[in-house]
Amino acid sequence: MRQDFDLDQFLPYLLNQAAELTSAAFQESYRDRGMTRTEWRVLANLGKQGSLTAGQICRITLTDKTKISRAVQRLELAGLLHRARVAGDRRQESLTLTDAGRIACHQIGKLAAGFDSGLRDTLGHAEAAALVQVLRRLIAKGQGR
Amino acid sequence: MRQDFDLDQFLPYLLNQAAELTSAAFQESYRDRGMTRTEWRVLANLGKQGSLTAGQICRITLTDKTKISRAVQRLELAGLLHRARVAGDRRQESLTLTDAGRIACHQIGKLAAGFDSGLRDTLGHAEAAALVQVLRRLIAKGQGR
DNA sequence: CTGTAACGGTTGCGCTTACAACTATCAAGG
DNA sequence: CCTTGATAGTTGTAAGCGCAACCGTTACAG
Repeated sequence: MRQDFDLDQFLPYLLNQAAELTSAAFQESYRDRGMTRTEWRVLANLGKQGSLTAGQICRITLTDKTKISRAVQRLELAGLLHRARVAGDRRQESLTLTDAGRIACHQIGKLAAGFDSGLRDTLGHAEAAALVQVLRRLIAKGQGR
Repeated sequence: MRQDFDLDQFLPYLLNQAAELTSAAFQESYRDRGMTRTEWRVLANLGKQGSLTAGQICRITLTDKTKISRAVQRLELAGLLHRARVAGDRRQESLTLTDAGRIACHQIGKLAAGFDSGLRDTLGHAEAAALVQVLRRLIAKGQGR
């Protein structure tokens, strides 16, 4: 049956498969901690930035605020981060990793670095760098919604 | 705080964002039909191949079989596909689109073609083609699990 | 001030999902 | 035949998710 478009060339479809496969493979690195992908992303962003509000994490990760809200709840319950009211605006709260959170972030971060360099090896370093550029442009383009 | 790896360079993370953004944007094209992404993928693959078993769709789309099973149930209920027992093996069932299914697939396929060519325009055609190649290699590499 | 709109974050609810256990069927060896 | 093990697909259940509605707070126009 002829089609107007070829599914095997459809970018959202290919992106999804690549993302799903790589994320699922890397998830092996933290699933034994009972951690969700969203929780890992929150952890990683806090590890990188030091401290952020929930809203900032939403904007950075392009994730719905309820998803972040619940991930933060679980991380707090697990003792990996703590909240502090922001002076001057009682609506926001500043999120920071606890010592345990920093340790977890560091450990998973090392695994991530290894995983990523494995991917780059299979792709070739130049192509991996090009891929990063293209993905960034795609993301920047899609931001405006 | 220093990190062993840079989240902004982490491929699974970038792939996820790009995939999420593009898929979410395209989902506008079929969400008013009450269709999920998985259902659309089943529909598109059947539209392309004519007829497939559930297991084949699992392998092609790299999706869990329970997810496919339920998507097929919903599509059948919506009258977009029908099942037929395969002669010679009573375990399998062959899935085929109904007329309504083919029409839906055709309509969404046209939207998909438009959406995809929009993406390729913003990326540049050469880079889009290169992206497809890299994603294919990433997917092929990840298959073996 | 006061009303109104916007913002940050949480909660309720129905639906989807993942994971494991299950049924039914087939294939191969003894 | 009969057993053992693989395969195709479904189902039970607990958990995560998206969406809309919500509360408390802030900004600002009149």
